[in-house]
Amino acid sequence: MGKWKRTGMCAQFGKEDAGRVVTLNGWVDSRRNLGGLLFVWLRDRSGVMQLVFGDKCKDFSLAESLRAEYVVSVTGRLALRDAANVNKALKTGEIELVAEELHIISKAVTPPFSIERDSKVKEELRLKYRYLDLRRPDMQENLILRSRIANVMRNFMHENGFVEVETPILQKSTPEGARDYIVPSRIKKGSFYALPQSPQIFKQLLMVAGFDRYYQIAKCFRDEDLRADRQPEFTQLDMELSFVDAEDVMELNERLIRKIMKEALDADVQLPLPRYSYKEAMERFGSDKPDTRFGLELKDVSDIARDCGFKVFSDAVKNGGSVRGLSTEGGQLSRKEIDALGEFIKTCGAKGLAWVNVKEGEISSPIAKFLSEEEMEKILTRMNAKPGDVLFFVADQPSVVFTALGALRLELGRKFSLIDESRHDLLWITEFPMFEYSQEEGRYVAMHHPFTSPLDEDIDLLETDLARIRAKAYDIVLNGNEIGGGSIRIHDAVLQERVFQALGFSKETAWNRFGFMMGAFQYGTPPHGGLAYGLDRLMMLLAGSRNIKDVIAFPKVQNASCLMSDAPSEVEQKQLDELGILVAPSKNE
RNA sequence: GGCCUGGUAGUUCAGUUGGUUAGAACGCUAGCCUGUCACGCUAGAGGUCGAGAGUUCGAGUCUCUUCCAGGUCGCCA
Repeated sequence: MGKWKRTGMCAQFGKEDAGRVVTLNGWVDSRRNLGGLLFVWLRDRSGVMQLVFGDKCKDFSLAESLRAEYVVSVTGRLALRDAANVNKALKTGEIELVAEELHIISKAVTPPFSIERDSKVKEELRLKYRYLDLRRPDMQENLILRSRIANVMRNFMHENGFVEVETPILQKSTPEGARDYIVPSRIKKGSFYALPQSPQIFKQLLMVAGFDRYYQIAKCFRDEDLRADRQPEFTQLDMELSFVDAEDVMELNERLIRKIMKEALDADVQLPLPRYSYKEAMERFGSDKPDTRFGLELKDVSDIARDCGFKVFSDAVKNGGSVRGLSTEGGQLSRKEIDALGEFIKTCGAKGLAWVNVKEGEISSPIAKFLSEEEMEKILTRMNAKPGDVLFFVADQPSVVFTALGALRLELGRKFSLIDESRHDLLWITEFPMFEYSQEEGRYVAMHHPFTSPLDEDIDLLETDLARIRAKAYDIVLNGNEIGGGSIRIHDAVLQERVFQALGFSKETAWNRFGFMMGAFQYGTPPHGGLAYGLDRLMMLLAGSRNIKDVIAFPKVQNASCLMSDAPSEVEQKQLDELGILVAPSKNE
C-alpha cells in the first residue's frame, strides 16, 4: 500500500480532527460533479466521509473519472464545514476531507443494484450478488451486531466456568427427528456420515467425561424445507451443565439473555422471567411460544357447549374435544373480514369458525339459531362480551382448537395493531409433554428428544399413560418466538431403557442407534442438562428483521440452494467413482 | 408434496376490453455547471415482456406446459 495506506477509517473522524492530514481507503459511494468542484462520498465499514475535489486536488480529471464502487485511496486535509454546509444526517457531517492526492486502487463495473440502506431490490438478485448486498450498511450492521452478541455470549460462558469444545461435523446418523444431511464414506463404500442436527449426544458425553460445563457456537444441519425464519444450515449457542437441575439452567440463562438484551437493544430485562406451564400457555394463548405483548386470551366454553343445541359444539365436546373462543375485545370487523378470517382458520386445520357479532342490544351470529337465549347468555358472560366485540369459536380436538385460535389471535393482534413493538417479552415455557402421538409413525415419539428426563412425579406413567407424562424441558420465548430450548437429561441407564421401550424401540434397536451413548452412561454419569439457542433466529429478532437471511452472510434460498455459488451442483464422475456412487439419470435426461 | 403471490429496461414499477413504434422514475453514457449532500440543466443509449407451445388477422395482455423466486401448510426429536 505504501503511501496509500490509510491512517484511519472513514467515519472515525469528527470536528476535533479538523486540520489533520489523513489518508482514507474505501469505496466510492456517490459523487456530485458541480463542474470545477466535485463531491464524493467515500464508504467503508465505519461509514461515510465526504471528499471534496477542487483547486487543492493535483489531478482533478482523475477524480472526475471516479465511478460508483471504485476502490480508492485519498490523501488530504480534514476541514470544518461552513455552518450552512453541515449535513446532520451524516455522522461525519460537520467535516469533510479536502482531497489533495487521489489513487484509484481498483475500478468497478456498474453494480447491478445500488449499494444503499433499505434496498428494495428483489432478494433473488441480492443473494446472487451477495458480496455486493453485504456492502449495504444495514447488512453490515446486522453482521457486526451478530459478531458483538457472539462475543457477549463467549465472554459470559467463560466467566461462568464453561469450556468451549468442538464436536464432530461428520457424525453417525440417528434417524430420530429431522431428516439428516448425508455424506458418503470413501473408505467404507455404502456407508455414510450424517451432518449434526445438534451436538446433543456429544455434549452429553462431555458431561460423562467430566467437563462439567461445556459450550459451543455450533453449526447444525437439518434437511427440511425452509421458512422465513428457518435455514437448513444454522447456528446454535449450545451448552450443557453437570450437577444441575432445571432451576440452575434457567437462572444462568436468564442472566445471559439479560446481558444480550442490554448489549443489543439497551433493554433492561426484569428477572426472574415469567414462567408458564405448557398447559397454561396453550389454554391462554393457543401456543407454546405465546406472544404476551397483547391480550385476546382464549376462553374455554366446553362446559356450556356440551349440552347446547348446536351439534358441532356438543359433538366436539362429547368426542373428547373442546370448544374455545376469543373476543376481539372491542375490535370491530365487517362481515367480509369475518368471512376472510373463516377462510384463514381453515388453512390452520380447523373445519370452521363460529362467530358472534355483539352489538348494542342485539347480536348477529349464524349460530344464534341453534342456541337458546340462556345458552347464548352464558357464553356472552363467559366471554365477557361487550357491544362492539366480535367473538370467535372453534370446536374440535384440543390440538386443532389451540393451533387455530392461536393463529387467529396473532392475526387479530396484527390486524388491530395491538402489539407493542417497544416491548421485549421474554418468558419460559415449562412442563412440556414428554411424548406426542405421531400419525405418520403410528406411535408416540419424543417431543423434545429421547434423552429428556420425565418429571419425577410422572415417571410411573411410563408404562401406563404416555400422553400425560411431562418432561423436565423448558423453552425460552421472545415476543412469540422460540429462541431456545433445553432439558434435564436422563442420567440413569434403567430409566433411559424404560423411555426407549415407551418409544417402541427394542433393546437391540436402542443399542444399535445409541449404544455408544448408553454404554458410556454405565461408567458413572453425572446428572446434567442444558440448553441451546437458535442463534440466527435470536439475531433476526434482535436486528428487528422478519427474515432470517438478513442475519446470515451467505444463506440458502427456498430450494436449499445458494444462488451465488450455485450449490448444490453436479460433481465429476471421478469423484462419484471414488465414492462408489451410481447416480440415477434425472427426469429431464 | 399441496396452496397462494410474483417474474416487463441495469433497478423499482405502470401497462386499460387482445390493437400504432411497450412507458415512467432512478441508474448508466455524453455535454454544461465552484458548495453539493435525492445536486441541477440538456441530450442519448438501453427490452428474448422468465422460457416453450397454442388460440387469434394480431398476444406483455387469453389458454396450456415449464423454469425461477417469495410466503405458507405438511415437515422441522
